[in-house]
Amino acid sequence: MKIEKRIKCEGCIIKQMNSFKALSKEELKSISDKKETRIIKKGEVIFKEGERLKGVFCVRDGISKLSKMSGNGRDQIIKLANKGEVLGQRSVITSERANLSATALEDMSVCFVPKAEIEKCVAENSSFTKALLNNMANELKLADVAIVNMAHKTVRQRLAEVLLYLDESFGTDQDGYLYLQLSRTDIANLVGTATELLIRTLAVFKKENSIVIDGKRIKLIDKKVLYNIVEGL
Amino acid sequence: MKIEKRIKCEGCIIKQMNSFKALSKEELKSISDKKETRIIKKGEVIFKEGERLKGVFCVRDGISKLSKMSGNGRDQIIKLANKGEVLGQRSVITSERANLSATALEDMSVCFVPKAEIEKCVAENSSFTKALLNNMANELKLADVAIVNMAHKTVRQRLAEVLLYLDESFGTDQDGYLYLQLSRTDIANLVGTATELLIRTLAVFKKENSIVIDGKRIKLIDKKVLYNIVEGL
DNA sequence: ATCATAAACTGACAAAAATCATATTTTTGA
DNA sequence: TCAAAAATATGATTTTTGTCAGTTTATGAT
Repeated sequence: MKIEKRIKCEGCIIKQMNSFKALSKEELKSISDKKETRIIKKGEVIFKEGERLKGVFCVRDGISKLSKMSGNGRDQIIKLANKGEVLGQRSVITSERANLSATALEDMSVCFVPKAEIEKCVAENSSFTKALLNNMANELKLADVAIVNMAHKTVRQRLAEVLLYLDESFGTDQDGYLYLQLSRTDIANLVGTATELLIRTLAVFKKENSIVIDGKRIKLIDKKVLYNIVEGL
Repeated sequence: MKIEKRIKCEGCIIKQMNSFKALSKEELKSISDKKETRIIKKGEVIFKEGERLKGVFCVRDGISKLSKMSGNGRDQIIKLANKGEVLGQRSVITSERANLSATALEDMSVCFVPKAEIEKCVAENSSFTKALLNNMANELKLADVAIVNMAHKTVRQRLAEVLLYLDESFGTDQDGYLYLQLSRTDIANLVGTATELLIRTLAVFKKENSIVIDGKRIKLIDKKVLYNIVEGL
């Protein structure tokens, strides 16, 4: 990771998108002094499951994946994090080892904020703590939904859901193709299935004319049909 | 639900087991004035997915299940809550509708604490908020593990894990049988599979001599083997 | 005790998913 | 530009899981 040092937290727009918006000018200044801005190249690992994190990573730009190894040697992507999200919050707050690995899916620009700064803010600023709490509560809700989906939806349903999610969260390019171009393996790890089955299911969607495939690029043609697939219709 | 009114929060031992331990004597007194102690019979629903909760339920005694319906009409048990746990925290904090349903698996004694009391404590007592945050962070970690397990472990692996979890969390009776006697359907909903497959898999474990079955009563005979099954060996 | 009902179980089969082997295409970098 | 490597794709097969239909067993109310 390359290290830069330029932007000040006080004027950073990214903070509007996360718990940092609850911080005072003084707190932001203090963080700004201690933080390091880093450039992370596509494919680079930001932190690994089991590591002790020395701070959190506030994402200024670029999409990353948060994943966890299963005992069976498969990698499950738990969530995709867009700019604005803060990586490593949970582990830093609880002082536990990281539960997930974070990997850049694009070139990223992140600010590393040392653990001590976060702890100071938690200790002194209760609206920051409340913001963290709300954030965590929301993640928990999503996680519960994911458990149910994994347990009871078919790969076909989950893939339709993932495609709609990618469209919803990261949008499309000028030609209407999904902006985020994942590898087949990454999509499989997001859906929670084997790569082969994922490829076949994508091919089925293509044959059914609900999507168009052009190499890594995927375009959703008939979202209504995809929604119906999610519902099991 | 029958309503009682007796025990004072200040002297209640249950609070040692949850976030309420961070509260001051005055806060506990205030809660004590507003709370209602209720007896909930086995099988009764405490709250349903989608409801707006008017407060949280502090469990004085009895085990409950927290479950969520999948689109396919199956009920997934997300967690089992023992005494000491507080039900409905997430929904009350975020003022969202309940994400899960809570049902008594045994006769229960719970204290209902109105939302306003919780909000007051969150607003005024930052160590309470921090305790909630830690609690939520822990739940999130467990949820992430559950996602991976659902996605990549077989029913055989997950059942072994559930049995060991029931042993670990709720213990056994004098004869060494699991204390918590769930219906086959509840075990299936915990594992995330169909009842028939669950019954068959239990029968396989029995045949392999890792468990003994006597009606609803289940005894773990060879935990080592069960651990190996979890690991896929 | 008896009946009605629900829960537990079994067998046969169908569907979904994983696995293994191999072919083809795309990407990469020397 | 070309060869090697990686990613994508396909076929054949096995394993796992789900479903349906029906039987047996337990349970509770009268």
